[in-house]
Amino acid sequence: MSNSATGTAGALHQIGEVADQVGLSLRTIRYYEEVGIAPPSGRSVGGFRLYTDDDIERLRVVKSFKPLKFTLDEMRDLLGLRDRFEAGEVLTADEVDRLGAYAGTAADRSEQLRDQLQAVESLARVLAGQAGAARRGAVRGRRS
Amino acid sequence: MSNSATGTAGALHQIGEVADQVGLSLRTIRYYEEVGIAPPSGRSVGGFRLYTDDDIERLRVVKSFKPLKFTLDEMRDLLGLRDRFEAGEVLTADEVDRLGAYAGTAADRSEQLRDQLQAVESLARVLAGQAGAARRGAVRGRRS
DNA sequence: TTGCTCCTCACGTCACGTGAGGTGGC
DNA sequence: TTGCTCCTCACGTCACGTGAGGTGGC
Repeated sequence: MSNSATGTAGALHQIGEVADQVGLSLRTIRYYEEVGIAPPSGRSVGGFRLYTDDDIERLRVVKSFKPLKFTLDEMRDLLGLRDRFEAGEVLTADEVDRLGAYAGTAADRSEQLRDQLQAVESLARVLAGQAGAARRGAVRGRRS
Repeated sequence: MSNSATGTAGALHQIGEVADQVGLSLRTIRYYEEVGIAPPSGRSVGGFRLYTDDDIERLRVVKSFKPLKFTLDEMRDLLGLRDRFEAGEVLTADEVDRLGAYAGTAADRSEQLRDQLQAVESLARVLAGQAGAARRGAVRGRRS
């Protein structure tokens, strides 16, 4: 065990390792702390951010929600509600409504994005075909 | 025919109608003209932007590429190359390479996005379930 | 001690949003 | 003439990018 001081909390990770694992920039991860969306659980004596595996999972969730175009304010609200629900707290009627609204919006935008993705994939295929044809055209152009 | 002056060019559309059809804001459509990515084919005497059906299709393409996170500079380059290819021009080797690179990047990011979409859809289902459970919890909370 | 990693400002950028004040066209 | 749509500035915003200058830790 490399982190005996943390007891059963598991390994702690520096920001660079986290960035590699999750696929976000250092700046983005720091920014997510700044806006209170995904802060590290701790800091080293020297001030280095230290992320637990749960912190990393949270960053993954934020990243995976990005294509759905929630603002970071909405993400913070949403993740806060989810945290409180998972901690066993009883939410107010308004909070439950917000959580339901986020879930509905997420489902809607997922569906829209799925359609858009189909369109762009077909466009990408056309583009690849054109690139191939252009290459052959360029070769013919140089030969003639 | 409502636009006899345009001959066989088909109907011309004002920006508001275009925005409704494509699902982009007026500001975004104007901005796409500003950066030279999708200008209107014409203007009315009074200065109103007038879009052809082809202009509208171009805006649709730009919109559909947005999830793939190309910059607008890249989009302008890409659409310019595609235009010139479709006009029958022979591209230089460098231009052909760029077109191929865009096609490759589009395919890669499509695949990544498809994976991300799967993840977020499953997350959205979990969220919907939690929202339902939270609602029942809230009701129980008020009853007790 | 050297090197790599991390730190905090702080200004810059991209892709728009949002009025303000004014005009076009059925 | 009224109302709705459009116009051009121009400043604001969101989510970061990009150095500058300095320190931590194996």
